[in-house]
Amino acid sequence: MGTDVAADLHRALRDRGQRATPQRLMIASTVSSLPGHATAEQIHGAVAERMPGVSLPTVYATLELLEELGLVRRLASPGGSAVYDPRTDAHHHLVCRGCGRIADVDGVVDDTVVLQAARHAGFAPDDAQLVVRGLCADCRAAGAAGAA
Amino acid sequence: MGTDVAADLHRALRDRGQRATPQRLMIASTVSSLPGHATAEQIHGAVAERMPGVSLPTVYATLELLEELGLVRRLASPGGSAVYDPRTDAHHHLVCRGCGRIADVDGVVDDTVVLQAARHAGFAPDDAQLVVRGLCADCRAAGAAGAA
DNA sequence: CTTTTTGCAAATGATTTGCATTAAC
DNA sequence: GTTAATGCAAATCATTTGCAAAAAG
Repeated sequence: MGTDVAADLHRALRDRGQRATPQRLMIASTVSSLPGHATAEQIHGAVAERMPGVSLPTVYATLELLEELGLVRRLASPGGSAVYDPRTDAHHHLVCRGCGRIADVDGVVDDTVVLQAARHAGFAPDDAQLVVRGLCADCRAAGAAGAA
Repeated sequence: MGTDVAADLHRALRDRGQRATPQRLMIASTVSSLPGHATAEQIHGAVAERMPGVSLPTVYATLELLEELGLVRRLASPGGSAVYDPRTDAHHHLVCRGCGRIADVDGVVDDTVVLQAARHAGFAPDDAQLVVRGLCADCRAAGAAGAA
């Protein structure tokens, strides 16, 4: 169990005394089927394909709800709109300083020292992710071409 | 050498054929003397104390310039305005999900596996920082009080 | 039936842009 | 003198809010 996002959401909503509307279920299933990160506007577009008429404010509200429930992760994108990540397991991010795109990376990071320091400062950590800044393959290619 | 921000900036600007205006030098020295992170608006306020009349657009433009030069780091703050970090050495961040504040933490992180994976994907890393999400001491106290 | 959620339209707030004037070099 | 940088006012864009109508439980 736990594989069907719509069912998970339905259950979670009932527990909180909130309503399982078709919009919410559709937005949740759309987000979880995303190939990668997407902006609220992109998600709105994808949802509209299967359920026209869903409003952007509803998409925003639902994404906020999904984030509270831990079903999506919102990533603040520097100089752009926020993107939502359907992956909720531990993983890390590559942020391209050229195009701004954010890609996932996997791998184990030893963060015990930093987490310890965080707790020592009175901070209660939920999770930690590594954010790697640099240039993606595309932008490297574009840059090399331009520099020639 | 390398300690005086204004001098550093002056040199960097000359190398790029750009102009060392008093506004830029003042913004740079203000930013580097910040006790911690600050928004563009806060920086504008701090600059205005010593040099009235400096405009917010100039502050934004200069912060962008300083970021390009690696003298400041811009952090996307979730659900708020961006903050600028005067520390350019390797360190990590605690992001409070309660109040949104961002604090620095020090400590060594073993990120070799992830950096290797990044390079393998064609990504050229500049630097990596750990972003720890959780609750800061203040918000934990407020939450405990509210939950009683 | 009652209360939440929706969709719409308008508001908000950070950041950027266009342009004439001013100041670096 | 030339060209880049400034300040101002207005534009832009993502995100949020107020509210009446619709729908969930």
